[in-house]
Amino acid sequence: MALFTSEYPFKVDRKGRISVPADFRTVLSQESYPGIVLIPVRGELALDGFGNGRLESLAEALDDPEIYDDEDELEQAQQLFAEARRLPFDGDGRIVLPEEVRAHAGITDKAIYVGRGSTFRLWNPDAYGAYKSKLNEKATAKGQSIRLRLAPKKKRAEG
Amino acid sequence: MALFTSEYPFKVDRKGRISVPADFRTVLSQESYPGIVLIPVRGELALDGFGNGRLESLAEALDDPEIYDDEDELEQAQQLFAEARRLPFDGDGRIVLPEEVRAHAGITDKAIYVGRGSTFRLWNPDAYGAYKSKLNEKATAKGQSIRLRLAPKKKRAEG
DNA sequence: TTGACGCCCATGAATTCCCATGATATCCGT
DNA sequence: ACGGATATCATGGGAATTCATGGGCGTCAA
Repeated sequence: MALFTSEYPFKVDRKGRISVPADFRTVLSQESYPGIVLIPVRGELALDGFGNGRLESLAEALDDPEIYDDEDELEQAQQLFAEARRLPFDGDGRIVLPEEVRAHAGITDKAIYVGRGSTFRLWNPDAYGAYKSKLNEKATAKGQSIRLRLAPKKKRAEG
Repeated sequence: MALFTSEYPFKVDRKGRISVPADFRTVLSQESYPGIVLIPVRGELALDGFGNGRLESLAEALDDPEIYDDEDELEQAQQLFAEARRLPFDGDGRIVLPEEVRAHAGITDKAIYVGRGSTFRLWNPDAYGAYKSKLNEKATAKGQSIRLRLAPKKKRAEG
Protein backbone atom coordinates (compact mmCIF):
# COMPACT_ATOMS: atom_id res chain seq x y z
CA MET A 1 0.00 0.00 0.00
CA ALA A 2 0.98 3.63 -0.45
CA LEU A 3 2.59 5.16 2.62
CA PHE A 4 3.40 8.83 2.93
CA THR A 5 5.51 10.08 5.81
CA SER A 6 7.70 13.00 6.83
CA GLU A 7 7.69 16.67 5.94
CA TYR A 8 9.24 18.06 2.76
CA PRO A 9 9.49 21.80 2.15
CA PHE A 10 9.77 22.74 -1.52
CA LYS A 11 9.90 25.80 -3.69
CA VAL A 12 7.33 26.89 -6.21
CA ASP A 13 8.98 28.52 -9.19
CA ARG A 14 7.64 31.43 -11.18
CA LYS A 15 5.92 29.04 -13.56
CA GLY A 16 3.94 27.57 -10.70
CA ARG A 17 5.92 24.35 -10.78
CA ILE A 18 6.85 22.34 -7.70
CA SER A 19 8.78 19.12 -7.32
CA VAL A 20 7.06 16.13 -5.78
CA PRO A 21 9.31 14.53 -3.14
CA ALA A 22 11.34 11.69 -4.64
CA ASP A 23 10.11 9.45 -1.84
CA PHE A 24 6.49 10.17 -2.72
CA ARG A 25 7.18 9.53 -6.38
CA THR A 26 8.65 6.17 -5.51
CA VAL A 27 5.53 5.33 -3.56
CA LEU A 28 3.37 6.45 -6.49
CA SER A 29 5.43 4.71 -9.16
CA GLN A 30 3.15 1.68 -9.04
CA GLU A 31 0.15 3.77 -9.98
CA SER A 32 -1.28 3.60 -13.48
CA TYR A 33 -1.40 7.39 -13.70
CA PRO A 34 1.94 9.19 -13.40
CA GLY A 35 0.96 12.15 -11.25
CA ILE A 36 -0.95 13.12 -8.15
CA VAL A 37 -4.45 14.22 -7.17
CA LEU A 38 -5.03 17.33 -5.07
CA ILE A 39 -8.27 18.28 -3.33
CA PRO A 40 -8.74 21.46 -1.26
CA VAL A 41 -9.10 20.93 2.48
CA ARG A 42 -12.02 22.94 3.81
CA GLY A 43 -11.06 25.36 6.51
CA GLU A 44 -7.30 24.95 6.10
CA LEU A 45 -4.71 26.45 3.80
CA ALA A 46 -3.92 23.00 2.52
CA LEU A 47 -4.78 20.35 -0.04
CA ASP A 48 -5.13 16.62 0.37
CA GLY A 49 -3.01 14.60 -1.99
CA PHE A 50 -2.81 10.98 -3.11
CA GLY A 51 -2.47 8.80 -6.17
CA ASN A 52 -4.94 8.01 -8.88
CA GLY A 53 -5.71 4.60 -7.39
CA ARG A 54 -7.21 6.12 -4.30
CA LEU A 55 -9.30 8.48 -6.41
CA GLU A 56 -10.71 5.46 -8.21
CA SER A 57 -11.54 3.78 -4.90
CA LEU A 58 -13.29 6.92 -3.73
CA ALA A 59 -15.32 7.00 -6.94
CA GLU A 60 -16.30 3.38 -6.52
CA ALA A 61 -17.48 4.12 -3.01
CA LEU A 62 -19.84 6.74 -4.44
CA ASP A 63 -21.50 4.06 -6.55
CA ASP A 64 -21.89 1.66 -3.65
CA PRO A 65 -25.30 2.26 -2.03
CA GLU A 66 -24.12 0.82 1.27
CA ILE A 67 -21.31 3.23 1.90
CA TYR A 68 -22.99 6.63 1.87
CA ASP A 69 -26.23 6.26 3.77
CA ASP A 70 -26.79 9.99 4.13
CA GLU A 71 -27.84 11.76 0.95
CA ASP A 72 -26.24 15.07 1.87
CA GLU A 73 -22.97 13.37 2.63
CA LEU A 74 -23.04 11.69 -0.75
CA GLU A 75 -23.61 15.02 -2.44
CA GLN A 76 -20.70 16.60 -0.60
CA ALA A 77 -18.47 13.71 -1.51
CA GLN A 78 -19.40 13.97 -5.16
CA GLN A 79 -18.63 17.65 -5.10
CA LEU A 80 -15.09 16.85 -4.02
CA PHE A 81 -14.50 15.42 -7.46
CA ALA A 82 -15.35 18.80 -8.93
CA GLU A 83 -12.66 20.38 -6.78
CA ALA A 84 -10.12 17.64 -7.41
CA ARG A 85 -7.23 18.28 -9.77
CA ARG A 86 -5.22 15.55 -11.45
CA LEU A 87 -1.72 16.87 -11.94
CA PRO A 88 0.69 14.88 -14.12
CA PHE A 89 4.42 14.75 -13.49
CA ASP A 90 6.70 16.44 -15.98
CA GLY A 91 9.92 14.77 -17.05
CA ASP A 92 11.64 15.84 -13.83
CA GLY A 93 8.97 14.74 -11.36
CA ARG A 94 7.35 18.12 -10.97
CA ILE A 95 3.74 19.22 -11.19
CA VAL A 96 2.21 22.56 -12.07
CA LEU A 97 -0.02 23.99 -9.37
CA PRO A 98 -3.01 25.64 -11.05
CA GLU A 99 -3.90 29.15 -9.98
CA GLU A 100 -7.03 28.14 -8.06
CA VAL A 101 -5.05 25.53 -6.16
CA ARG A 102 -2.43 28.05 -5.08
CA ALA A 103 -5.19 30.50 -4.20
CA HIS A 104 -6.96 28.06 -1.92
CA ALA A 105 -3.86 27.27 0.12
CA GLY A 106 -2.32 30.72 -0.09
CA ILE A 107 0.74 29.23 -1.73
CA THR A 108 3.07 31.59 -3.55
CA ASP A 109 6.74 30.63 -3.65
CA LYS A 110 6.95 27.89 -1.01
CA ALA A 111 4.93 24.87 0.07
CA ILE A 112 5.41 21.88 2.30
CA TYR A 113 4.39 18.28 1.76
CA VAL A 114 3.27 16.49 4.90
CA GLY A 115 2.78 12.73 5.06
CA ARG A 116 -0.35 11.41 6.79
CA GLY A 117 -0.29 7.69 6.10
CA SER A 118 -2.13 6.69 2.97
CA THR A 119 -2.43 10.33 1.94
CA PHE A 120 -0.42 13.51 2.27
CA ARG A 121 -1.12 17.20 2.51
CA LEU A 122 0.34 20.15 0.69
CA TRP A 123 0.42 23.20 2.93
CA ASN A 124 1.20 26.83 3.02
CA PRO A 125 4.30 26.55 5.24
CA ASP A 126 3.21 29.18 7.78
CA ALA A 127 -0.25 27.72 8.04
CA TYR A 128 1.26 24.32 8.66
CA GLY A 129 3.41 25.72 11.43
CA ALA A 130 0.34 27.18 13.08
CA TYR A 131 -1.54 23.93 12.66
CA LYS A 132 1.26 22.00 14.31
CA SER A 133 1.35 24.38 17.26
CA LYS A 134 -2.37 24.01 17.71
CA LEU A 135 -2.09 20.24 17.70
CA ASN A 136 0.72 20.35 20.24
CA GLU A 137 -1.31 22.53 22.56
CA LYS A 138 -4.22 20.17 22.35
CA ALA A 139 -1.98 17.22 23.07
CA THR A 140 -0.28 18.76 26.08
CA ALA A 141 -3.64 20.00 27.36
CA LYS A 142 -4.81 16.42 27.44
CA GLY A 143 -1.49 15.63 29.07
CA GLN A 144 -1.18 12.28 27.44
CA SER A 145 1.01 10.89 24.76
CA ILE A 146 -0.53 9.75 21.55
CA ARG A 147 -1.45 6.14 21.53
CA LEU A 148 -1.30 4.62 18.11
CA ARG A 149 -3.77 1.92 17.28
CA LEU A 150 -3.23 -1.05 15.09
CA ALA A 151 -5.67 -2.24 12.50
CA PRO A 152 -6.89 -5.77 13.14
CA LYS A 153 -4.76 -8.23 11.23
CA LYS A 154 -7.63 -10.08 9.59
CA LYS A 155 -7.48 -9.50 5.89
CA ARG A 156 -4.40 -7.63 4.88
CA ALA A 157 -4.79 -5.71 1.64
CA GLU A 158 -2.05 -6.63 -0.72
CA GLY A 159 0.16 -3.74 -1.82
CA MET B 1 6.26 -11.96 14.61
CA ALA B 2 9.05 -9.44 14.84
CA LEU B 3 10.92 -9.54 18.14
CA PHE B 4 13.47 -6.96 19.17
CA THR B 5 15.63 -7.58 22.22
CA SER B 6 18.88 -6.46 23.83
CA GLU B 7 20.82 -3.22 23.79
CA TYR B 8 23.17 -2.27 20.98
CA PRO B 9 25.37 0.81 21.20
CA PHE B 10 26.49 2.12 17.80
CA LYS B 11 28.38 5.00 16.32
CA VAL B 12 27.00 7.73 14.13
CA ASP B 13 29.53 8.81 11.52
CA ARG B 14 30.03 12.30 10.22
CA LYS B 15 27.59 11.66 7.40
CA GLY B 16 24.88 10.89 9.94
CA ARG B 17 24.97 7.19 9.14
CA ILE B 18 24.44 4.47 11.72
CA SER B 19 24.40 0.72 11.37
CA VAL B 20 21.25 -1.17 12.26
CA PRO B 21 22.07 -4.16 14.48
CA ALA B 22 22.49 -7.30 12.39
CA ASP B 23 20.05 -9.05 14.68
CA PHE B 24 17.38 -6.42 13.98
CA ARG B 25 18.03 -6.64 10.27
CA THR B 26 17.48 -10.36 10.40
CA VAL B 27 14.17 -9.78 12.12
CA LEU B 28 13.22 -7.19 9.51
CA SER B 29 14.37 -9.20 6.52
CA GLN B 30 10.86 -10.50 5.89
CA GLU B 31 9.48 -7.02 5.46
CA SER B 32 8.55 -5.75 2.02
CA TYR B 33 10.45 -2.53 2.61
CA PRO B 34 14.17 -2.85 3.33
CA GLY B 35 14.62 -0.29 6.08
CA ILE B 36 13.16 0.96 9.32
CA VAL B 37 10.66 3.53 10.51
CA LEU B 38 11.51 6.01 13.26
CA ILE B 39 9.03 8.21 15.13
CA PRO B 40 10.04 10.71 17.84
CA VAL B 41 9.00 9.80 21.37
CA ARG B 42 7.45 12.80 23.07
CA GLY B 43 9.20 13.78 26.25
CA GLU B 44 12.18 11.49 25.77
CA LEU B 45 15.44 11.79 23.85
CA ALA B 46 14.47 8.73 21.88
CA LEU B 47 12.68 7.45 18.82
CA ASP B 48 10.42 4.49 18.38
CA GLY B 49 11.44 2.10 15.66
CA PHE B 50 9.85 -0.77 13.78
CA GLY B 51 9.41 -2.20 10.31
CA ASN B 52 7.27 -1.12 7.42
CA GLY B 53 4.62 -3.73 8.08
CA ARG B 54 3.72 -2.18 11.38
CA LEU B 55 3.52 1.25 9.77
CA GLU B 56 1.08 -0.15 7.22
CA SER B 57 -1.10 -1.52 9.99
CA LEU B 58 -1.07 1.87 11.67
CA ALA B 59 -2.03 3.55 8.40
CA GLU B 60 -4.84 1.10 7.78
CA ALA B 61 -6.22 1.89 11.18
CA LEU B 62 -6.42 5.55 10.16
CA ASP B 63 -8.55 4.69 7.14
CA ASP B 64 -10.88 2.48 9.13
CA PRO B 65 -13.75 4.66 10.40
CA GLU B 66 -14.38 2.28 13.30
CA ILE B 67 -10.99 2.46 14.93
CA TYR B 68 -10.51 6.13 15.75
CA ASP B 69 -13.84 7.32 17.05
CA ASP B 70 -12.52 10.60 18.45
CA GLU B 71 -11.73 13.19 15.80
CA ASP B 72 -8.93 14.84 17.80
CA GLU B 73 -7.28 11.53 18.41
CA LEU B 74 -7.41 10.73 14.71
CA GLU B 75 -5.78 14.05 13.91
CA GLN B 76 -3.00 13.42 16.42
CA ALA B 77 -2.42 9.98 15.01
CA GLN B 78 -2.21 11.30 11.47
CA GLN B 79 0.30 13.87 12.59
CA LEU B 80 2.57 11.07 13.76
CA PHE B 81 3.03 10.12 10.13
CA ALA B 82 4.31 13.61 9.51
CA GLU B 83 6.91 13.03 12.18
CA ALA B 84 7.71 9.52 11.02
CA ARG B 85 10.78 8.87 8.91
CA ARG B 86 11.18 5.89 6.61
CA LEU B 87 14.88 5.17 6.45
CA PRO B 88 16.09 2.65 3.88
CA PHE B 89 19.13 0.46 4.45
CA ASP B 90 22.18 1.12 2.34
CA GLY B 91 24.14 -1.78 0.91
CA ASP B 92 25.82 -2.32 4.26
CA GLY B 93 22.75 -2.29 6.47
CA ARG B 94 23.06 1.29 7.59
CA ILE B 95 20.57 4.12 7.65
CA VAL B 96 21.06 7.86 7.53
CA LEU B 97 19.64 9.73 10.50
CA PRO B 98 18.17 13.00 9.22
CA GLU B 99 19.08 16.17 11.04
CA GLU B 100 15.65 16.57 12.70
CA VAL B 101 15.84 13.04 14.01
CA ARG B 102 19.23 13.58 15.59
CA ALA B 103 18.04 16.90 16.97
CA HIS B 104 15.02 15.38 18.66
CA ALA B 105 16.99 12.71 20.46
CA GLY B 106 20.10 14.79 21.03
CA ILE B 107 22.13 12.27 19.08
CA THR B 108 25.50 13.36 17.77
CA ASP B 109 28.13 10.64 17.44
CA LYS B 110 26.63 7.79 19.44
CA ALA B 111 23.24 6.12 19.86
CA ILE B 112 21.90 2.95 21.40
CA TYR B 113 19.25 0.58 20.10
CA VAL B 114 17.02 -0.90 22.78
CA GLY B 115 14.67 -3.81 22.07
CA ARG B 116 11.12 -3.55 23.40
CA GLY B 117 9.45 -6.59 21.92
CA SER B 118 7.59 -5.80 18.73
CA THR B 119 9.31 -2.42 18.54
CA PHE B 120 12.61 -0.93 19.56
CA ARG B 121 13.91 2.43 20.61
CA LEU B 122 16.85 4.46 19.48
CA TRP B 123 18.23 6.53 22.33
CA ASN B 124 20.74 9.14 23.19
CA PRO B 125 23.01 6.88 25.27
CA ASP B 126 23.13 9.15 28.32
CA ALA B 127 19.39 9.69 28.28
CA TYR B 128 18.89 5.96 28.13
CA GLY B 129 21.12 5.51 31.16
CA ALA B 130 19.08 8.06 33.06
CA TYR B 131 15.87 6.42 31.97
CA LYS B 132 17.05 3.04 33.20
CA SER B 133 18.06 4.48 36.56
CA LYS B 134 14.69 6.10 36.94
CA LEU B 135 12.95 2.83 36.23
CA ASN B 136 15.12 1.05 38.76
CA GLU B 137 14.34 3.62 41.43
CA LYS B 138 10.65 3.25 40.81
CA ALA B 139 10.90 -0.49 41.08
CA THR B 140 12.92 -0.53 44.29
CA ALA B 141 10.65 2.11 45.79
CA LYS B 142 7.74 -0.19 45.25
CA GLY B 143 9.91 -3.05 46.37
CA GLN B 144 8.69 -5.36 43.71
CA SER B 145 10.16 -7.32 40.88
CA ILE B 146 8.85 -7.11 37.38
CA ARG B 147 5.99 -9.42 36.67
CA LEU B 148 5.66 -10.42 33.05
CA ARG B 149 2.22 -11.23 31.82
CA LEU B 150 1.09 -13.43 28.99
CA ALA B 151 -1.64 -12.68 26.48
CA PRO B 152 -4.44 -15.25 26.42
CA LYS B 153 -3.69 -17.85 23.78
CA LYS B 154 -7.06 -17.74 22.05
CA LYS B 155 -6.52 -16.46 18.54
CA ARG B 156 -2.88 -15.91 17.75
CA ALA B 157 -2.23 -13.74 14.72
CA GLU B 158 0.42 -15.22 12.54
CA GLY B 159 3.40 -12.97 11.83
C1' DT C 1 1.69 39.04 -30.04
C1' DT C 2 1.25 37.46 -25.63
C1' DG C 3 0.81 34.07 -22.59
C1' DA C 4 0.26 29.35 -20.92
C1' DC C 5 2.08 24.94 -21.30
C1' DG C 6 4.98 20.90 -22.36
C1' DC C 7 9.53 19.34 -23.21
C1' DC C 8 14.46 19.48 -22.81
C1' DC C 9 18.81 20.71 -20.82
C1' DA C 10 22.11 22.72 -17.21
C1' DT C 11 23.96 22.95 -12.58
C1' DG C 12 25.29 22.57 -7.86
C1' DA C 13 24.41 20.19 -3.84
C1' DA C 14 23.06 16.35 -1.34
C1' DT C 15 22.62 11.59 -1.24
C1' DT C 16 23.65 6.89 -2.33
C1' DC C 17 26.59 3.39 -3.91
C1' DC C 18 30.76 0.92 -3.74
C1' DC C 19 34.98 -0.57 -1.95
C1' DA C 20 38.48 -0.99 1.91
C1' DT C 21 39.76 -2.23 6.59
C1' DG C 22 40.14 -4.25 10.98
C1' DA C 23 37.92 -6.68 14.48
C1' DT C 24 35.10 -10.32 15.98
C1' DA C 25 32.76 -14.42 15.55
C1' DT C 26 31.94 -18.83 13.23
C1' DC C 27 33.09 -22.87 10.85
C1' DC C 28 35.89 -26.88 9.83
C1' DG C 29 39.40 -30.29 9.68
C1' DT C 30 42.59 -32.64 12.14
C1' DA D 1 39.75 -29.74 21.78
C1' DC D 2 42.62 -26.78 19.16
C1' DG D 3 44.09 -23.76 15.52
C1' DG D 4 43.67 -21.84 11.28
C1' DA D 5 40.73 -20.48 7.60
C1' DT D 6 36.46 -18.21 6.53
C1' DA D 7 32.53 -15.33 7.08
C1' DT D 8 30.15 -11.63 9.27
C1' DC D 9 29.97 -7.15 10.91
C1' DA D 10 30.74 -2.28 12.16
C1' DT D 11 32.94 1.62 10.38
C1' DG D 12 35.30 4.89 7.24
C1' DG D 13 36.11 7.32 2.82
C1' DG D 14 35.76 8.49 -2.12
C1' DA D 15 33.21 8.20 -6.39
C1' DA D 16 29.11 8.18 -8.89
C1' DT D 17 24.35 9.17 -9.05
C1' DT D 18 20.15 11.34 -7.82
C1' DC D 19 17.64 15.27 -6.86
C1' DA D 20 15.77 19.95 -6.56
C1' DT D 21 15.74 23.95 -9.07
C1' DG D 22 16.19 27.31 -12.79
C1' DG D 23 16.07 28.57 -17.56
C1' DG D 24 15.33 28.17 -22.72
C1' DC D 25 12.66 26.97 -26.72
C1' DG D 26 8.86 25.42 -29.60
C1' DT D 27 3.81 24.90 -29.86
C1' DC D 28 -0.81 26.05 -29.54
C1' DA D 29 -4.63 29.08 -28.45
C1' DA D 30 -6.71 33.33 -27.38
